[in-house]
Amino acid sequence: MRIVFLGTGEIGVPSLRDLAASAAHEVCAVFTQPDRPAGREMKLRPSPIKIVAQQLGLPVCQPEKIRRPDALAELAAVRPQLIVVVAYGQILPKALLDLPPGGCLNIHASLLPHHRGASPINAAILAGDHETGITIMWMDEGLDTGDILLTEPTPIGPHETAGSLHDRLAQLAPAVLHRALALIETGSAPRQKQDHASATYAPKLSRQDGEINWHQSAGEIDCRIRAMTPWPGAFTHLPGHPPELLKIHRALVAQPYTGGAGTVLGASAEGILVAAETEALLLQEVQVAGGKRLRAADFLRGHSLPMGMRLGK
RNA sequence: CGCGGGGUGGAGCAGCCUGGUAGCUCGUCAGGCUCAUAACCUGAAGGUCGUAGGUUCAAAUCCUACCCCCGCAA
Repeated sequence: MRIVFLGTGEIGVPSLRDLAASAAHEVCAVFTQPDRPAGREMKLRPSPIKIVAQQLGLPVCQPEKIRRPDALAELAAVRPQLIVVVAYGQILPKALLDLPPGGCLNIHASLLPHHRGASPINAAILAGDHETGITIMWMDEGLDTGDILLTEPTPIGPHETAGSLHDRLAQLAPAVLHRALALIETGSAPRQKQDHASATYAPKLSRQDGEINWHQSAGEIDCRIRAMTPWPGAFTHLPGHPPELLKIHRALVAQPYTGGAGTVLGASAEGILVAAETEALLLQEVQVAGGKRLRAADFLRGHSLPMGMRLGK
């Protein structure tokens, strides 16, 4: 099949590579977001998808707005039978969805209808889900509301972070897409309506989503830390003038302890024990602004966290 | 020229503003105490203070350039 690939984020890279390597299909163009200022110098950076597409020698288009007529015309000129979309980052207009005779497929990193939207991976961990997965869906005009073609579940481990889950789902996606395309070619691809009543939404994350509320249970806080790692990162406040941000990279739920929420209960080479609303959290890897991430033992050599100190605001 | 923090014995930090003996916690080594110890006591080794220039009687500290690390922003 002649396929046009729309994608921007890292998560689509394995799928693009797989499609390009497939003898059964031809990736006739790759659409991705324009180069954006990013990184410490705010220099223009190509998207991960663009980098790979160029390595593979695929034609790349980077329209500022895909909904504009010239961009649509460019896409129409390629005459795709099917469009595959993964983390593209722009709303697709109906005119585009109607363009390919085979339709538009979207690869979404959750088990729809759960966690529709921009941050499904983080949302699944934050919610404490034990399972998530990849959904291949027939796109419609709504936000991740299209009919489901295929799903592939995967368990969420107890120590899973958004980063590790992202990478696993990225690796999982190509095989699912492969099966979906095979079903389409044999004319036996299903269209299962979503149960819209049980839909949940995962809005784009902001820096503030990483702030720890010590009045939650240790388990909830642990989910937040893992959901926000590596981005935007979970943090709390160290008392001082001015208060300093303490980023938390890794923690464990510990046995029940008494103490006001956010109180430092102890510090050792094992970690920094902090009381939550119920139970406590052992912070194992932390980082202050300007510093590197440090294991608790290293951090404590240069910073004192006396028992009774109150973290957070 | 997007904004900001940082580079000081093996690790993590203080000292810099207000130039004048290299400091703290930990680790390492030796000895001591102890039934014993990751505990405690005593002592020792280990640093051209990121690099290169400049100012000065004197620079970790002030000035300039560069390298590297990190946070914001995406």
